[in-house]
Amino acid sequence: MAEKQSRRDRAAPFRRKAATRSSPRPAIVLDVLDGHLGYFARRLQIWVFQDFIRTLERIDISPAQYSVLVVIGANRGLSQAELAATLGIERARLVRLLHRLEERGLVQRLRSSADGRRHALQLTPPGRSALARAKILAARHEGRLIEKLGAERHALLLDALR
Amino acid sequence: MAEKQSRRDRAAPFRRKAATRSSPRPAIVLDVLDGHLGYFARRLQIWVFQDFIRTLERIDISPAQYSVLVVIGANRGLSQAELAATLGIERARLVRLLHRLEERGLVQRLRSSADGRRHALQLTPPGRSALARAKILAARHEGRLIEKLGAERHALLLDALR
DNA sequence: TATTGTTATACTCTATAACTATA
DNA sequence: TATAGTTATAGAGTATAACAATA
Repeated sequence: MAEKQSRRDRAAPFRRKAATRSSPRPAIVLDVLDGHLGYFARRLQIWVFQDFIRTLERIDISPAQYSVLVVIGANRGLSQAELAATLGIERARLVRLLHRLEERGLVQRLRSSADGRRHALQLTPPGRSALARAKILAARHEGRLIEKLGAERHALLLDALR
Repeated sequence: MAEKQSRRDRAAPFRRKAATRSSPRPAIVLDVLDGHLGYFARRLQIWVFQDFIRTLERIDISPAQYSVLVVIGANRGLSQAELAATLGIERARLVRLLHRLEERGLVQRLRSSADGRRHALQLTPPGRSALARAKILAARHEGRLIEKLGAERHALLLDALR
């Protein structure tokens, strides 16, 4: 309550500087956030996803849909539970995700005769060609990341995260 | 449709192996996902946030709330627009976020007399002590990350991401 | 009993658009 | 006219719980 008087000689000079300096941002300090891996992981994830989304929106494939198509494509016949566990997606969410991909004719759910509870997942022919197109765009996106991060840092991050 | 007959000799052996092997997971391959930085950034972010959330849930502070409190605490008087830009949060979302923190008596929004449109943000005394407690817990969380990742990899990641 | 897929619910987050009051 | 804060809305993601069919 006692600080009410001193507040305005803080924000105002920052904004005046912003107009005359090369950096448009005021000098805001992150404090302890600068030591938190989670903070930077989130920022990186958002930054990368934004480029990915923009790159694949022309074929209407989201990051989650892409990961689902890739894993089904490389592991034909796997179950929804296995797919969910592999990608760290909730089983319940995967249901709707697959529903839409099935409606679009990209994925098939086949009853497993060995275990009546399971669905064996596989791509349809259109699903395979959609995935092929998606992979090309995704590779272009990854190339852009390499450009912006530098090849060494990109490789270093990928290696450290794996 | 022609693949219906061959699907079961794919998933079934995986599951049988899972019971006898040391690894409980079937050998599912990630394919091109293994080369995508975004995929690993997302997995890292989820993994880190889960530990962070569990660590700070006892004081009912979410990751987003924590980052807001930290930045306000270190930049008293900044505006909502500045805060939103700094953290990469939507201005619209920040409104509700601050609303809750204000209701809990942790944050104050003061009208800037220099610019009637802006709110000068600052922590209340309870807000400052809540932040102090949160920082202690957050440091404990970060220590756990360092334990699990190894100090070198943690430092390397932090450095590469900054 | 346990597991697979499913439905339902609630809450958070993201992305917009539009409104108000101030500048 | 532009900006700061706000409200509203729609969609995605997350976290649960409960259910039917099957094991």
